[in-house]
Amino acid sequence: MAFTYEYPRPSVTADCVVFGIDEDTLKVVLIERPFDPLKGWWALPGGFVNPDETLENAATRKLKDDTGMSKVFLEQLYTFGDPDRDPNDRVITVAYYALVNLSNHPLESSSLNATWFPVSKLPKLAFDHKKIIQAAISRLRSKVRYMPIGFSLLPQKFTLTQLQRLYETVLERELDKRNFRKKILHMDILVELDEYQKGVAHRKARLYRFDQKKYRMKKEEGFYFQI
Amino acid sequence: MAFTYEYPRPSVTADCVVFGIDEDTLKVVLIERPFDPLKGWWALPGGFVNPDETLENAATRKLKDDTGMSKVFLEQLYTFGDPDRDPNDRVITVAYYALVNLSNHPLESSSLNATWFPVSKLPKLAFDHKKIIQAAISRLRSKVRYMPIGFSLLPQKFTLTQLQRLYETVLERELDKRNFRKKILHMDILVELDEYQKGVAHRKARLYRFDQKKYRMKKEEGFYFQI
DNA sequence: CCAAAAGTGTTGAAACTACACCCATGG
DNA sequence: CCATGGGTGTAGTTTCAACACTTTTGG
Repeated sequence: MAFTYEYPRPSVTADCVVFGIDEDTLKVVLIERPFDPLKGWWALPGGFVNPDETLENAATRKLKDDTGMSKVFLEQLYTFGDPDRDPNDRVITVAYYALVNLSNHPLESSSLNATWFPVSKLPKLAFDHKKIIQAAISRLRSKVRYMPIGFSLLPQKFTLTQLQRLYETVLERELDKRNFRKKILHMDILVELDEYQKGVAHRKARLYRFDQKKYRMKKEEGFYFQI
Repeated sequence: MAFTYEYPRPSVTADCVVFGIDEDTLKVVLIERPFDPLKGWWALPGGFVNPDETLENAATRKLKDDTGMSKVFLEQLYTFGDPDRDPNDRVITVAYYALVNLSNHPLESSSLNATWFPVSKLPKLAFDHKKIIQAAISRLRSKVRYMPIGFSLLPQKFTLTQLQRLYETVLERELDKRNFRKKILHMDILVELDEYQKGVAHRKARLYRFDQKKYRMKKEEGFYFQI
């Protein structure tokens, strides 16, 4: 490079809060830290940003390395940089949150111990990672209501009940079945498939998928998603 | 410190997008860069984060130094870190946006040339600052609709017409006077003062102020602000 | 035939949109 | 007395919440 700025430099990391839904429970992925400091503590997947990669790239790369997941919904959350958040050194972390369909993304714990934890039963966490997860939950709760991002937590083909449960889980309140169905179907952003639920001991529910293209078109025309 | 991490470190800066409204026009503060690189170009107020200060602190401090403003609404916007956003070096910037009542916060250009620019008539900007401003505008537009932050752009005591103009300016669409008044007054978060507009050549409008305390109480009870 | 979840309509209340005229003031 | 913006109400439409029974299927 031509020159570098003369100023003390912090370390910069990218961390990921990965959300999944498992049996109507909201969960996040944590790993057991393989290195000091705080070796053996539970922490968010993440690590240092390389000099030549974007922040989002660093997040994606660490997610892949630490958990084996790729091609997931990922969005920047917030940047945490309090001077004492890591007692060893000045570390600024750019936090991302990801939404995955938990059953399609089994954890490949290469060598790291990566595990899904219910957000209501988190272990003791390294650094300010608890605070980061709280911020991610709060963001998820508000964003899921006015952007159609919840679908990333489901399989491509899903039933309306699965979709309703998802919102109930994330928003932590019950929704009326008939009103929910009326509302979501009336938006006209789901495709009704000629396929049905399998392997259940009761009437099979119809499957739907989210129509990304249609949603974008409607959005262009001023449509606002809202649960 | 006990130890430092062995990893290449980027520079980290905090930049501010300061919004104000002047004669029904949305404006931002820009400064003429006093140093190389890009000396003389227009850019956002901001600068390097000190080793012992929070990110928000850095933003507040630079805002004060560069423009003389203090005690303003300030919130983290987004972190911009593409490897080539500054061609000289790897610089990650944590961007903040601020809302100020422009007439109460005259620019004190200590030595820097700080100036208000309408967002629709920005000059050529340094680095990716144009992109940062666009992101800030987009955030302001959506946030102003569901959080009562717009009041920060007005004097403490304001008329309902001023408030309406503010929303019209930020949202870039006209609102119906009667419906707007009904809606905002029905929220019951404004205090009707026994004071009136001064120095106008027509009927004087009543002044109101935003009741922060009442808003917080109502929010606790499940109230959602919405324009 | 039983258990379990799927699927489906209506009604009253609340909120939203569109819309036009009189009032108070200063010059 | 006139120009300027301040201030106000209603009616039709749409959206929202509350609520219960029948259908399908597998075991």
